[in-house]
Amino acid sequence: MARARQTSPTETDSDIDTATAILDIAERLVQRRGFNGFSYADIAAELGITKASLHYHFPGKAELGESLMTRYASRFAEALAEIDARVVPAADKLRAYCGIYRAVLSEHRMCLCGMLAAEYETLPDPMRHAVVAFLDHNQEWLLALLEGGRAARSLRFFDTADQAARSIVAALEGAMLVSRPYGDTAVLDSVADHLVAEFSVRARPAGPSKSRAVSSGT
Amino acid sequence: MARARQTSPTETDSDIDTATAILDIAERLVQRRGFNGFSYADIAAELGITKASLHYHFPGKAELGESLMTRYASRFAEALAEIDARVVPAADKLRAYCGIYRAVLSEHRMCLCGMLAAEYETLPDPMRHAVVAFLDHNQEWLLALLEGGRAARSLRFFDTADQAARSIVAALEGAMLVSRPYGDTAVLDSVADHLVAEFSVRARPAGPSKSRAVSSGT
DNA sequence: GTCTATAACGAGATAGAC
DNA sequence: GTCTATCTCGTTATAGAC
Repeated sequence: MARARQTSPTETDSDIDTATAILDIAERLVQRRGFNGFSYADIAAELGITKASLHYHFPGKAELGESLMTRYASRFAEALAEIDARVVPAADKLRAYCGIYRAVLSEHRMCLCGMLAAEYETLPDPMRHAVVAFLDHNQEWLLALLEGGRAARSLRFFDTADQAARSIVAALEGAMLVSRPYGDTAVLDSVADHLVAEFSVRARPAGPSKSRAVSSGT
Repeated sequence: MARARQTSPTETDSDIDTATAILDIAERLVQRRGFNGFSYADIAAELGITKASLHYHFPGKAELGESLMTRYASRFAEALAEIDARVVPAADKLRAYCGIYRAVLSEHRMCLCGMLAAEYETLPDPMRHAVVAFLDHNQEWLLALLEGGRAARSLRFFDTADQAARSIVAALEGAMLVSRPYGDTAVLDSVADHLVAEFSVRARPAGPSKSRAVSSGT
């Protein structure tokens, strides 16, 4: 979900490594249309090369899909590490975590992993494993966040930390899923506010909150 | 999501109207593999007729998809009406609502509407409208439930009732989405327990709950 | 209502020239 | 690395016989 562009000092934005350009286009197509909703022809047309050339960089669609998940997971891991490095209060980390999802949705994209979770039964095995690994990694990061926040008395929750972590991932993935048909981020914003308020020790408003839209935090 | 089989007294279970049999098979295929993840050939093979015959009942895949959503929405509306007719306490209604989702997931199916929400950008217009209508209808039913529950002091929440209703739909859809790669209902069960506890006025456990698995309620 | 046959197209993929 | 050309297969859809 990380949005940072990897451009080395010696290359301009219009002269990116072809494999990277393919991944960028394919990633957006999968997040918007699903793995079964795009073709090599779509990528080729957008990149201005032929379908045959794509096979030089990625032998088949399955390998392309694997590469997509691998890169996505490592970017996501970087984003989480950055939150750990830059943000101190646990509630703010949770808010920043929600901000990652919001940044993706604001580009009219579903979470790559969430999209592939929907299509799970049709995926080649290596992609399936990558989906589960991604979910596990997120839940582990949230687990550590929740346990740390509880120890510091800045977060609270009534389930086990493990259940709470899974609920947060589920709530955010579902919020993205349900938001997209409406074409805005209203549902996700609402859910993010809700999550932060629910898990924060202090911030329990007496009435409905007027402030909306969690900031990106990254 | 309603599971009730519509079998008239004069026909046996193995002599169903062909159009209905097609819808039954297509529904399961979409819920498991997505609208872009199955073909007329899959239905024909399972039903034992040819692809050409399918076009007699449903001119094209788009029309089949419309019929699927129409039937699904009316079944779901029936299930909600049944909850209203049979269940009195608001917290129990919420639990029964979660039970509908669980019944679907236990058949290794995604919510039809949730699956189509993921594939939203690739859908023909009539199907898109049906997806939004389904979500709206669910949120309206939950809205009435939440406002009634608050008035009766059996439910509580800190957002607006509208935000809370959208959050519940998002949480359950997301829980189904995230559960499927793991092949069990653990995440959904956890989220359902969490939702009922969160919105119930009294049931705030001091520690993590040991009871799991919301009952179907229908 | 269901069939055979086939059209028309798009998908993923390969061979081999440049 | 990228191209042209081609292949094979799957998909949606139609025509017309039974």
